[in-house]
Amino acid sequence: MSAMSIISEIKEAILDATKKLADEGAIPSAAEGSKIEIDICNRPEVGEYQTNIALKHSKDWRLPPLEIVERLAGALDDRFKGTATKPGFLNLRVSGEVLSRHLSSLFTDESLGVERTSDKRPVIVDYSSPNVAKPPHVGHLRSTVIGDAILRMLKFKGHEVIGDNHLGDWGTHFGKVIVAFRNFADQAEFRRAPLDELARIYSSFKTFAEQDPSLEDKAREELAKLQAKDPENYKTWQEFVEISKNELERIYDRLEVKFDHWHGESFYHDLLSPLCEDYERRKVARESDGALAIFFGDFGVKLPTDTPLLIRKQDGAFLYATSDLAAIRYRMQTWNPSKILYVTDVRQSLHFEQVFAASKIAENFDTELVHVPFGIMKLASGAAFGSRDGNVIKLDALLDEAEEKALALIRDSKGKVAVPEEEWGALAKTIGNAAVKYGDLRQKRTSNIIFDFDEFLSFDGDTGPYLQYVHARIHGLFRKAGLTVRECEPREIDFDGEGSSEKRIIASTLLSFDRAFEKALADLTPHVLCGYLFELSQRFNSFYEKCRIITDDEIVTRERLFFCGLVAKIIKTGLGLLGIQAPERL
RNA sequence: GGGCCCGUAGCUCAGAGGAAGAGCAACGGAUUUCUAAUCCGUUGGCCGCAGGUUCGAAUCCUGCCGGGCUCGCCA
Repeated sequence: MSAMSIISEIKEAILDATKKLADEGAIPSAAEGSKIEIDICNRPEVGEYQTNIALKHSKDWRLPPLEIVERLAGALDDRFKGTATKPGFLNLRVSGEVLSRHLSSLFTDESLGVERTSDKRPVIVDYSSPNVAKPPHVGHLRSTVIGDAILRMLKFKGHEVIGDNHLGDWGTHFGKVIVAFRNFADQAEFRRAPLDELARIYSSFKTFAEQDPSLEDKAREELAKLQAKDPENYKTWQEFVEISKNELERIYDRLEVKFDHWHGESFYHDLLSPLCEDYERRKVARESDGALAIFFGDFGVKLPTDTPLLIRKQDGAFLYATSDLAAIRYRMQTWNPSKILYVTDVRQSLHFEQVFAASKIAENFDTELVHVPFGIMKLASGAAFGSRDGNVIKLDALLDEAEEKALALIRDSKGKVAVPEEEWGALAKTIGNAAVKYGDLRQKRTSNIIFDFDEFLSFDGDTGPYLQYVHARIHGLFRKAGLTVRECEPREIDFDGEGSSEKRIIASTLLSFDRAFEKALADLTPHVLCGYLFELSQRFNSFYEKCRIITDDEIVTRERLFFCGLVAKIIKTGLGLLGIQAPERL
């Protein structure tokens, strides 16, 4: 039995107060529980929480809002002290007993007030999914890092989660890569830095193809041969995929991201032809200009565009949509998931709308298919990333710089660093990762972001290293005090004496972790969690500056360390949900 | 042209019916320290424009202006 959240407790208290007033005839009727909204009060001097109940009911009850607030404040029991502010908010100061009780249950609760899901079926997260045969660049960061955070949040909620890296390892561009490789490759370069060379020749293919369109035909031909498992092309393809996978393994390892499966497009290859035939036989798809396509109008399905979804080209080759449809079928049969999340950039929105609509027409299932789009990353110049125009900043380069910067900072802080020198490298990696991952995750998922090297490498302000710093600082306090977190749980907390306003702010912030988490999960927006953790950290730092934690008074020290312990616990858990480590020493 | 997204402080962006915010930058303070990767303060706003709905609009609706993405044989 999980404890009632403080918000629920407040809601009930207000509901009780309206019932009491209704019985007394002071208001016409009790409020409805569902209509009571409780928010964190943005004016800490008048309380921790606030509600707009009076404004909402003013009309129904035919009473001025401030009058309602006055009556409600009078009817509340002594757990809460209500005050009115214009235009009609009821602000609530919560008693120390209530705050202490909720903090105490937060202290022992590993799920930090979050209720576990009852969903027993797995959720599949399809993320990262880079195209192979090119080096991972910063444009690949978003899907990987956002997908990983979403996956971790789902797990925390209690879902069974399957992470699948749907590699682009079978598309049209392979025809081009093969043609380019045979015509333009520098073998020495290829041996030295294979992915760079493949990216270079792919780029030169585009240039040459502009002059010589026959190259495009050649590429289509080679692709068709590959898809028909021509031995030579297949061998070349295998080699490229192998090289790419090794490189990707290395970078995922660096980012500390793991997948349950790497079912790329090629994994579904043998299912594509039967799928098309099946769709054709069942009249889901029909021939059009030599291609096979699904016309949504045939089924009375209205989409933003009238264009059909092509699943087989004139030349018999299959498309991205085909393997997506095959993947849906495979996942249904293999895992029967309650949901499949596709973490890809926003430009694929229409594609997924079509694919989802097509699978609803063709398949029989109750799985929820969700596109989780993210905004594209652009350079300050306005150009999008892509290997085509050479605007490539390799992911390795970004991580290298972040790591070097962290290492330099560690060296500069001389005696202050609490970590032995042989661990500096590992620490620098952890900090650098935090800067880069948090730098991406803190930005709203759906907005386009401008890639600013310096911003990703910043360790000040709203950054990953700032949060890590707070966490490490707290552990430093425990080390200094010679106490463990466990030893610091107080019987009751003083919310009226010195430092009480800081403690109250931190308490209400700590107690709203579940809200921030639920919002982040419901909207699949890790930036909400980032914002929460940053706010908590800022408030902790203010508290730290204002109130000395370790004092001569053992009781005061333990009580303050109790707050520190909770802050550290939430930051560690929260960073963990973002795929970021929280070292105990920096 | 159709669809979707965006326009908030000098810059980068949160906020999506309830009392305009953060980071960075700038300026001024705090360090024989409990870790200054920090904190405190100041400066900075017709929330793109115009209507409408509402007790209340940055937020919802309509129109307009400006920008981005997308609209069968790429992924």
